Amino acid sequence: MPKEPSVMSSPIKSVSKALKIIDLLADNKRDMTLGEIAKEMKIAKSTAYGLLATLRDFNYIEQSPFDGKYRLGIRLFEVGNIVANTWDVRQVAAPYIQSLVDDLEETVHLVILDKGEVLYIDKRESKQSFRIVSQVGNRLPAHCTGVGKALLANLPASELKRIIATKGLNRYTENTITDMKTLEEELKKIRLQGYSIDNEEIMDGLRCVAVPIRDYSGRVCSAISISGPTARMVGERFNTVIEHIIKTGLDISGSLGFRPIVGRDVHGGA
Amino acid sequence: MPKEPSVMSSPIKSVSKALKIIDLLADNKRDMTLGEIAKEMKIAKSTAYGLLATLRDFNYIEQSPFDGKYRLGIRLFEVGNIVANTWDVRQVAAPYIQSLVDDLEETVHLVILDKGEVLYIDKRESKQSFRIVSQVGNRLPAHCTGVGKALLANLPASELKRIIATKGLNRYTENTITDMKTLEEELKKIRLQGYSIDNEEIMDGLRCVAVPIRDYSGRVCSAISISGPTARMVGERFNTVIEHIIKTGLDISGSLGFRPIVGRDVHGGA
DNA sequence: AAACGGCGTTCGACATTACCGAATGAGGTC
DNA sequence: GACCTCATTCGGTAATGTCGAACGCCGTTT
Repeated sequence: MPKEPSVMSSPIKSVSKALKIIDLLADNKRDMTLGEIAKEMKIAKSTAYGLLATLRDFNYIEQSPFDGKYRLGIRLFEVGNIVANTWDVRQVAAPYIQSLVDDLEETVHLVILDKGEVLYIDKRESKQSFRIVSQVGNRLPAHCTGVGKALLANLPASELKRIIATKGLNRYTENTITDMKTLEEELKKIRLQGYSIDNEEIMDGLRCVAVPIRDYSGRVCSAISISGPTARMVGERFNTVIEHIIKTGLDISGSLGFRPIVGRDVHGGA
Repeated sequence: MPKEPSVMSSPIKSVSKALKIIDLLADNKRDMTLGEIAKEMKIAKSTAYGLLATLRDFNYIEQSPFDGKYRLGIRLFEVGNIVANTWDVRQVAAPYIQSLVDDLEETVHLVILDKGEVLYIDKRESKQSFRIVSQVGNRLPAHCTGVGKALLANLPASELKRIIATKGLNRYTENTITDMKTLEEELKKIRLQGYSIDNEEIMDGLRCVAVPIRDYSGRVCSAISISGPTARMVGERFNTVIEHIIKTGLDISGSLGFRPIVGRDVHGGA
């Protein structure tokens, strides 16, 4: 078992710099010249060159044969997919997500909670979808998304406090929940009804319904949501959407080995 | 413009080691202890510890809170997706691929050629699909896959020679093409008919049809294929499959801005 | 046409720092 | 309770990552 890594043993500087270069290219999302990189990193050009040459040898970075600019390499895609494929919830959920999209013609997302934020790990778009804010691999705050609230609702109170203390409750729209008391009531309601609703809390005109997914041990490991323009997420159709996603959530949890038992929460699960 | 990087400028050793650790964890596809990693890398445990601590700080590596073992981190998934989203062929092709799967109920792949191999960058499975060898992010040889041959067929002869010289023509099944002369004839035929067939050349019982995708400049940038058990890929249905994929290939190329012009190859395209 | 600026790349010298081996303490197992 | 093995820490030393300067190349400016 790992000790608490005291404070900071000895981060190897050259490795840190190399990883920072990757982060830099990932953030800017465009090709950069050696000079730009060196300047942004505040290191000598020759130093940056050595780092880039090494990263290039491993295909973590590639260089345009035309203008010599540097960009992220193909190996990152490969390794990223290896990571993605270790989450079996992704494999298991895929066909269910497809069915949801087929049935309801709205966009469906699969997410996990990582470091207090919602991380999108899969998505399937409907043909009639308008532009949605999310993309696989992206992050969004938890307190103002349907999936985020579904995940927060199943966290120990201490963990919830810690996350909100770190991340805050930023406002995105009129409807965003920005105080802790309201959020706690909302999460209680979500626990009772088993699903959560994002009513234009992160983006005007966007409504979502989300449910948590549980693994074999009963732990909430992820969540799915259906997102659509508010115009299509009302009335009888909205009820249909809610029914569908609740059923799908239970199906996926079941596929992961979750067996709901009356009173399991009393005994603490697993 | 980049010079030919002489032979080996100065690979920064600590960075190389760090990246090798990632490769190691990616290859083994399982959690590893610090000791295992140090032994495999032939470095002192304390050295491996420093490298791992640095990688962990950047979330390229994470450590199990239970047994202290190390595994690939979430940041690799994030960065990998950034890379994936820079290939616009992926975005553009997605709905067309979905339509193909809906219409034909077979598995569809999207691939690019990288370093002489076929790299799978997207896939959509049909419900009735049996176990296919591919996974997004994986590589397969070019000479024995439908997509591979479609891509090879559109390469300059020198490039083709170089690839085969490096990679060879390994046999996987009875039908695998293993000599250069036969391959060249096959590629010529593919150029003429505009599509390629993999007739159980990499896996017994698996048949594929593939077509190249061209971007706005006329360059072949990727390929798509339909794969299915030979039993379902025969007779009239097989003809339907071929018609469908040819049309889809042209549609995707068109979406990327490709405008076929009579005699464009004479004038050099663009 | 000649001078300039910016590009990626190379080189040598210095001093930082990454490396190793040994030691520690915690968790299991016999 | 002795004996593993694990992750983690520490200090000395030699290796090496870093910098600045210089090179050759290209496109634009003068």
